[in-house]
Amino acid sequence: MRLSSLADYAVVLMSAAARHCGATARLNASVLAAETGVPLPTAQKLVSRLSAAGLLQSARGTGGGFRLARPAAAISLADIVEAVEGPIALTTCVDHERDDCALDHHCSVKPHWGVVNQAVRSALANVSLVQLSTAPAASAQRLKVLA
Amino acid sequence: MRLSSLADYAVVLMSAAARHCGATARLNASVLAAETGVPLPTAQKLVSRLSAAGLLQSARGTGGGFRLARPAAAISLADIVEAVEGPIALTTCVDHERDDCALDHHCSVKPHWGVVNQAVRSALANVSLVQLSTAPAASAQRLKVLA
DNA sequence: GCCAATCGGAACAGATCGGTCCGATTAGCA
DNA sequence: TGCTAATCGGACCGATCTGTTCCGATTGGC
Repeated sequence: MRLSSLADYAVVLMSAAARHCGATARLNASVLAAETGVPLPTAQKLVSRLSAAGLLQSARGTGGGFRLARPAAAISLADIVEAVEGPIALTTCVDHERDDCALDHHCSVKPHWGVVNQAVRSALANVSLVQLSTAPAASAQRLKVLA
Repeated sequence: MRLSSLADYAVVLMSAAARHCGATARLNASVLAAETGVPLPTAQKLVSRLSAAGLLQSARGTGGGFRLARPAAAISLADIVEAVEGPIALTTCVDHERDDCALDHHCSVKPHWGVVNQAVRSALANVSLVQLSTAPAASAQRLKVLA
């Protein structure tokens, strides 16, 4: 129940990229690393993975760099996490529907995981990059929770 | 964003224990392992951890075993997950408030993690053991989500 | 046509997770 | 009352995965 460090870093990097998105100039990995404090090699790996997932547009060669592929409002926490960690699935039986679960015949709790998984994913999908640059209260309101 | 296998197994074990809770007799680790399909040594490790967390009451010696420490309705998914994996914290900066985060001065996304983390935790806290033994629709209703 | 800067992927150490085993403790029984 | 047997509890070890680092491939500018 813990996000990987890479996913955490990716969110920070994307947030920094979103802040600089006003400038149409591209950002390279070095700038993002220096600004966020993420180690440069790690930042390189992350931006590569983020561009492979379609969240960033990359341009090679001198003067190249990265740019948000979509408006910040159209990029959610869930997108970033899935780009780095793969599909959000609390248990293995959620994504692969195949019954590779070593447990007995019909696991009684299996049907419930889909619901819980969806709830968790929604919690992340409802936070966009723009919210990460605004006051926390805004997202708090949207995420008012299932009490 | 994936639950550890141990946490997954723990949920299955607790669910099985809840089903047998009608019988006041105690359950030992062997019975639970045989019924759920979880490897016995792993089941032993898990029930130990669950009793240490106060979710199970253990009795040693011949004829000993385990029993739910609380009514099934008072035990949630979050309780089980936290018993096995420790506190639910998507990022390290959520539980330890100390700023051991290696990133720069003030991380702009940090204030938001608390909100998201709370939402995720609530998604798990709102599913009790009794719901895991009933139809999935019941929990689906309660978890109707933040669309 | 050459150079320099950048992205992309491949290889290595480290840590955590998962599995296994053996010792400590206690109730039942002779 | 002492022994036996069954069970819990904690310690050890291997394996997988994460996180980091490095070097080669590609591309635009001069």
